[in-house]
Amino acid sequence: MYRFDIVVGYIASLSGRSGVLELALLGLLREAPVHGYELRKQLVLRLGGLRAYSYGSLYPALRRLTRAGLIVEESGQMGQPAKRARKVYRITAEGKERFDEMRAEAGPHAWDDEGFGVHLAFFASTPTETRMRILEGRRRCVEERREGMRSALAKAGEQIDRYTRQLQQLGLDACEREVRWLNELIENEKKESGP
Amino acid sequence: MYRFDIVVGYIASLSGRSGVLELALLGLLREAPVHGYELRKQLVLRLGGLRAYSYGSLYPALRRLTRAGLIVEESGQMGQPAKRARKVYRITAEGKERFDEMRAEAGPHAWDDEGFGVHLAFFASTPTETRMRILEGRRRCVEERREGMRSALAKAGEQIDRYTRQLQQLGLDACEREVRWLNELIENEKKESGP
DNA sequence: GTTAGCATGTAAGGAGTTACATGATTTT
DNA sequence: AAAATCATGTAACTCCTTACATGCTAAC
Repeated sequence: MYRFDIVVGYIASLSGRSGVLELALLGLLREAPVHGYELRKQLVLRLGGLRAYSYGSLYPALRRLTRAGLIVEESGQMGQPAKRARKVYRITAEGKERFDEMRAEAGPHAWDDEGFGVHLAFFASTPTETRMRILEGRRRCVEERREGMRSALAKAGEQIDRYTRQLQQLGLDACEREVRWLNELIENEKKESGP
Repeated sequence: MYRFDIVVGYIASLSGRSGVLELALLGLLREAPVHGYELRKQLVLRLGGLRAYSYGSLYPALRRLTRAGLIVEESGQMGQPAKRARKVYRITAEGKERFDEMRAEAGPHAWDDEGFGVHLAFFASTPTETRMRILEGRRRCVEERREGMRSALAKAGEQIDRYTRQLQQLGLDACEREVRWLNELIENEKKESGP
């Protein structure tokens, strides 16, 4: 049925893992086959400089995905596989499946800064239902952070120095802005999917 | 001159380390002796919910600081040291020295989100010179992030989907706000220290 | 021909979390 | 006396970075 080593590799390499990077890589490769170096530049661009990821993370991740059978190495030229030539990766059918699965399962780590950013980058092709769940989860998450900051600020007069207070105020503003933005997005989603 | 084990302990436990948590702990303990559990609550409050730190980080950190001789365990009651009683820690003279040293040396990791937040929390007792260095470093850092986002947004029309673009716009706004705030702080510092 | 940038990869280590285990103290 | 919360601690694990090592390819 299944080759033991592949199954074990799959379980070992991708099940315990939150896999934000893996998700991002699958998402990028779903659009077109790319090589590692280029993938990193795409990540920087598409995640808006929020997150860089070093090559020390990138290449091992590509290897894990390959071992799991989610992507394959499209050896650019036949014949001589030149030791340090670029390796173009292509997503497999299982990779696409897994990508959709990961989006559908989107849980708590899809609403932290990093996970949310990655999920958002592929929103155009995400089902409305999943989009809503992520947006609402993110909103809850940001609202919680906002409340934490508010309560910290409320106790601020006494203990906290004015510099920290101002920084917290900046953070609070940012939270409020994001919540407003999320509210708009969620309203739009409802309008578009509703009637 | 120095006891070998203490010196080794010191080098081993605090030299290779960026030590944001250690800095925060020393800073809090400089104000008053506190026990671990309480320190964590203080961290949440003082860092404005930006950073929580689990006990799995906190207690080992306290142990490292103790081994390095920067803090000491003030066994609350004499006599029976009750297995799981609270341990109140007090900062030592060396601890205070080290705290000032760490602030004075404030380098690149004092201007990332976390490090900056911690340094700011103790700004009231930070020398003007150090304050300026940290504020200007932070400004440079945020300006860089801002430029990264701007250039990502500039290329946005083509590749990036509108959701990500909007998120990047939020991030860009936040950067701009912070830079403006930092500019004000820096101007004030100059006025106060100048004439 | 040598510098700069493209491209891939690995080993070691840093900084933290989670999950667990224990016990003291207060509240219900 | 049970439940909640306070309080301390450890081991295993996760995820990532740094520093290094290698080699290709284009430009000057």
